[in-house]
Amino acid sequence: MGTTAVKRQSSRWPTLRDAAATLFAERGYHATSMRDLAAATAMTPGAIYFHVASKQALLLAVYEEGVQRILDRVEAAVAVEREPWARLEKAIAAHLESILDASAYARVVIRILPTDALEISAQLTQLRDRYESRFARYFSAVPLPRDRDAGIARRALLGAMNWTPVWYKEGGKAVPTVARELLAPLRALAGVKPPRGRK
Amino acid sequence: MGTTAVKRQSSRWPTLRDAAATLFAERGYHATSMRDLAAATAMTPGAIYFHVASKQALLLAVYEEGVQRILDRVEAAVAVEREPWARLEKAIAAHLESILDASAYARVVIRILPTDALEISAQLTQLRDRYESRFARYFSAVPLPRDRDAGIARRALLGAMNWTPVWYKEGGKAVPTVARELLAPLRALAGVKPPRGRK
Amino acid sequence: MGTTAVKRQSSRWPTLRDAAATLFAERGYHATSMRDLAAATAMTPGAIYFHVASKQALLLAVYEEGVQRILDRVEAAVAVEREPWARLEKAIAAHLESILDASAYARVVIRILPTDALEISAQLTQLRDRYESRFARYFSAVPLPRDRDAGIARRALLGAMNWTPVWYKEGGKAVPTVARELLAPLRALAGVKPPRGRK
Amino acid sequence: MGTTAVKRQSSRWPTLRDAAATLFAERGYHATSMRDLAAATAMTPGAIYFHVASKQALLLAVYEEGVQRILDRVEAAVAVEREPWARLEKAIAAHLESILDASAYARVVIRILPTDALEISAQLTQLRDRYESRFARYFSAVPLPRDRDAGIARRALLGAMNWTPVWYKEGGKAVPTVARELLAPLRALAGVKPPRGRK
DNA sequence: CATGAATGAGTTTTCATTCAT
DNA sequence: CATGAATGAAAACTCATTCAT
Repeated sequence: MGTTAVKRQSSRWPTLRDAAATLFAERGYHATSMRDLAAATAMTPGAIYFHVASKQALLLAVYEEGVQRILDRVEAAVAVEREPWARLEKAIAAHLESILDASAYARVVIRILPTDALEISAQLTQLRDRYESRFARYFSAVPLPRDRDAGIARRALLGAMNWTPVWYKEGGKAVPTVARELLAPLRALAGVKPPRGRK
Repeated sequence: MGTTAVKRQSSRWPTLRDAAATLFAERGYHATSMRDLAAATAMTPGAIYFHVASKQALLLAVYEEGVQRILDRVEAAVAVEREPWARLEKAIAAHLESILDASAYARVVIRILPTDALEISAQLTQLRDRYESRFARYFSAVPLPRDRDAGIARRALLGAMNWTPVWYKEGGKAVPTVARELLAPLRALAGVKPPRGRK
Repeated sequence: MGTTAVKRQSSRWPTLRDAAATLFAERGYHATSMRDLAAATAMTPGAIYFHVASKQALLLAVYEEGVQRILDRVEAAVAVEREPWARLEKAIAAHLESILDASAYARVVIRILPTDALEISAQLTQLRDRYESRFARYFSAVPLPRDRDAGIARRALLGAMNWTPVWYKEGGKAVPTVARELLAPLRALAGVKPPRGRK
Repeated sequence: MGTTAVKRQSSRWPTLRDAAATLFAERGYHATSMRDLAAATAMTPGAIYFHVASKQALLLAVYEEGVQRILDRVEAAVAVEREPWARLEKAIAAHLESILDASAYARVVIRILPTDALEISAQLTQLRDRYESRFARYFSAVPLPRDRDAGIARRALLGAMNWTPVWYKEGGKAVPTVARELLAPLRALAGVKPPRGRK
């Protein structure tokens, strides 16, 4: 368990990927040029291509990391919970934290559409699906009235979650509170009262 | 009904604006070139500049029209309804119809972010707000429990609505049904039963 | 039959194609940059792309014209001749004149290999074949001893012809004389005496 | 036969030169990048520069080796022959074997023009001439009719030989047979019958 | 000997825009 | 109204080469 193993990882690749995540999330894929990326990382444009083969490959790497980060966070948050509603709420909160915090990776997954990079759109779609199917698992564990359309409800919740970067301001309501509020209508629909305690 | 009124408006401006709406909605702003637009309208690139001063101005025009179309549709749908829940449901359905039908104008408003065109981002934001504030009016007319955050609920609903282009397939559930499903959780939250009748 | 018809042909395209022929023939395809071409035609690099879609397309256009010019010249030269040996000699002379004169088009066809532009290599090969099959027609009309391999003889002659740009100096022997010299060994092989008269 | 002599020459220089020969012959000089070379030899681009000072120097080395290999082969083939026609035929066959076999060195000499690398073009030309003058020696030993131009005949033969890589397919006629066919017309010109025996 | 990393000038190509006709 | 032609800047990417370690 020494600290030595990681050492010789060329230090600029994480920096580059981070910068790409930030710029892609802020400006979008097409509005971010390789020059912008170079400037943001104090590299020459050519040097970028030592670390990554193309702009599309860079997007793919960011996307992969973004999905992984959401998944990791959600899984960690959900680990201790047995009760379906509480588990779903934790998953929502973890998802929101992923897409609202400073690290832009998760935001890229939401903002950049697979069609933005045609040659890798299939892979991007697959990555998106990888997360959504996990989310669907947590969602389907909560019981909804049979005369409601659970598929629509699930997508509505996802849409509500993914819209938060548009309006959420830091310093506002705490993220777990937002998660609870997003879930409250569904709880009502199922006839479940939200628990009392904060967080 | 003389011949004079209609005469000079025969130009290709509507064609151009339509094509811009379609391409901006499908590919995004930056991924659509003026040449693409020219090809789609059988014009030369130069001819476009007779009708519009710049690409940004074109986006602005599409955006304006997009917002206007949603507003018109929503207002028309809402006109006959007095009851707040029914009115909100009608508004939602009209909004969904706007962003899901073939005309791409409304979809542009949802897909293209104000930051995609920095010099007109303020105007784009203002246009978005123009619609959202109207929507907020209908939303605030329905009574929600005081311990819930109505602002979050409203944005959640908007997010759920704007996410529909991602997943909605033609030939699936009818749009008004989707609207009802989107609203059902909130109705439950307020302790209101959805009405029986179809549509 | 007026002179008017040709007029509005944008005057820069022939210039561009000529320059491409010259530079491709002199330096090769890869060693000629679009900038070189721009400089040689007093255009901006961008302007080139108004006339042609890509560097490969430009090569293809030059190749086509090159093959066409050889074919035209050869056909014209051969038109009046009935006698097979005389006809073949005329064809050789016309071919040599094509690849040795100032216009570089024909030289491009000899110098640039189809593999130099992978995406159009099939088309380039086809163009080459178009000429070679014509040449084969004139060649096969002359009777060679049955114990010799006519296929090898034909390719040897073609190789000998296409090698001339490597060594031929202007001011040396006249081109028709070179043609006669190239053909002399084959005539001898067939037991035919070359005709007396000059040219 | 001590251990010292062979020691230090174990390096990857021959591998590198071989790879350069192959790639230069197949794709051409400009179409082959130092990275291609690195990939083909499992070296890093930097490592190449330990063995060779520049791409041009590498070409020069390949060229030198190419000419040397043809010369060696031709000389060996010619050694036992006294009779001029037989000697020339052996020289042709050896030349053809050089440029048609798997080792690409000789093919580089034919394919790459001195003008492809301006700074060493004089040296490349000199190397070419070194072989051609040797060939000229064997050629001039055969007696041709005085009214024919021997210079043209020699270059025609060389052109015919150097064109073979364009059309020769393995599994076709044996190389010595091709050599005999190439020489047959000249023999006829001189009034000489080719010998009967195979090879 | 070799490599990982970088450089800087170069490549082909695209873009929004302009303008004489 | 429209077009053919062009511009100049910028795009993504490649290249031969260098160098600290």
